[in-house]
Amino acid sequence: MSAKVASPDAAKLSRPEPAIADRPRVRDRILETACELFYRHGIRAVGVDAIASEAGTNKMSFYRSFPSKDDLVAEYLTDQEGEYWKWWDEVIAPYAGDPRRQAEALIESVVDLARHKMKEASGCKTSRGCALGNACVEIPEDNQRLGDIVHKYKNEIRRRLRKLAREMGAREPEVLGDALMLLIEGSYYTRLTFPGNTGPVSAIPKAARALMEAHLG
Amino acid sequence: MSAKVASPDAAKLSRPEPAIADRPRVRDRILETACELFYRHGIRAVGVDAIASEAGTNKMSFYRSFPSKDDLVAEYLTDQEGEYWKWWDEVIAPYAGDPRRQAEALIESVVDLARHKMKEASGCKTSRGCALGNACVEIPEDNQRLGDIVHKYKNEIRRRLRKLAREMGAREPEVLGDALMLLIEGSYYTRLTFPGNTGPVSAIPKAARALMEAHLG
DNA sequence: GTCTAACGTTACCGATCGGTAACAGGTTAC
DNA sequence: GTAACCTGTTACCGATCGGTAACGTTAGAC
Repeated sequence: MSAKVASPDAAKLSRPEPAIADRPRVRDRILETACELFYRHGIRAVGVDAIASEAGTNKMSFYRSFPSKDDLVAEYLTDQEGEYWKWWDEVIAPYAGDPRRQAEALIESVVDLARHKMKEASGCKTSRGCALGNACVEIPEDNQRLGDIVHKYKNEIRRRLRKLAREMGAREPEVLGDALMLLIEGSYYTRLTFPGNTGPVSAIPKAARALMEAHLG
Repeated sequence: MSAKVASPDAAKLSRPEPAIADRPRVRDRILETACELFYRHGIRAVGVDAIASEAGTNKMSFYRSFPSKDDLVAEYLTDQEGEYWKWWDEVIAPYAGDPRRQAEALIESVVDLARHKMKEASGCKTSRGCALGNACVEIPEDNQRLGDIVHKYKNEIRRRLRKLAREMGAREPEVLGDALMLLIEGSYYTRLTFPGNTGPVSAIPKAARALMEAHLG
């Protein structure tokens, strides 16, 4: 997103390393508020100055924790990806061994999240869909570092959905998996335009069920 | 996207108005290159200076044609919307009276456009999906003017697809229309991440067919 | 010929962008 | 104590952002 800067080699050998449990709080506060602001307003719309002051610190302390804004963005993306897989695994877990119910649970949770449930602490009113996908709109095409993060992430979603389709015995697992992915991604995308569940999101459960039955018959 | 500026009331009463056929070319050039740059790199990533010089003119001439960047963005969005409906109607036309084939034609054209066919003149290598949808990521939430353009547009897509579903005699037209919309929007969204047709886009035709058959029986 | 509208050019404005230098206070480990 | 580290603060850098003032040139309309 900007000019490269030589990283100041923060991990000097003289690092004491014992105080690793209760790490400094500034860096965490910055990352947390950055996640909120980036998600809600977009990456390019939020400057490092705004992030720092919103986190209760200043720009200088910001650059002591992050070599550049791009590094913060990279951490934002991987952070959001981690949250996503955590959500995924938690939704999947209760139906281990039943891939079809797992897929249904995922889709039901998607519409639930669209309706109202947002992150616990943050006062985020409306969901804005996929953080990684939205970031892809703003990431310049020559920034392979950030682009690869999103690409790997979306590829993993695709892989998991195809695997789920294969496990439930679909006739064409790749097609069914990709179709489910399109429904989910479409729901993320349209959430930018239609607040809450006023959009086509609510059609997902029936659509997904119809697709599964067609592929299982 | 920026501070509001009083419009200089360009349409003075003394406008001669005869030379309306061969309108000035500067404004058109600016709008055309703006469409390309906005679509390819995002709205926030492209400054008016870059647009003007890429269009073979300069910033001052730009502000003689557009009161502000926001006005240019608004025109960009409505322009892209117009292109979309033009494409839509052209794809629909050959199958008038056969709503199901119309829907199939739309979906086939969607994957065709993802594969290779891009705009005629512009050397745009890869499609980046929906211009209006992508813009929604970058539009600040308090900008009702731009937000409404996208909202109306997406609402019209939804209305047309639901209408198509109703015309083909679907049991639940709203559900089928919304499901088709999710597939299409999902294909637009994932096109940001997967170049060409390497993504789940190619699963659309089979998925759409399965959904239609399920809703028609 | 002259008037006018469209366009190019240069220079500038305040604001903000990402990023840095230098200094001061406070905590903690040893 | 003291040394190392974390943090806050102020001021600054060059670049770019959206937007404007003022002046010149060109070409067509009458």
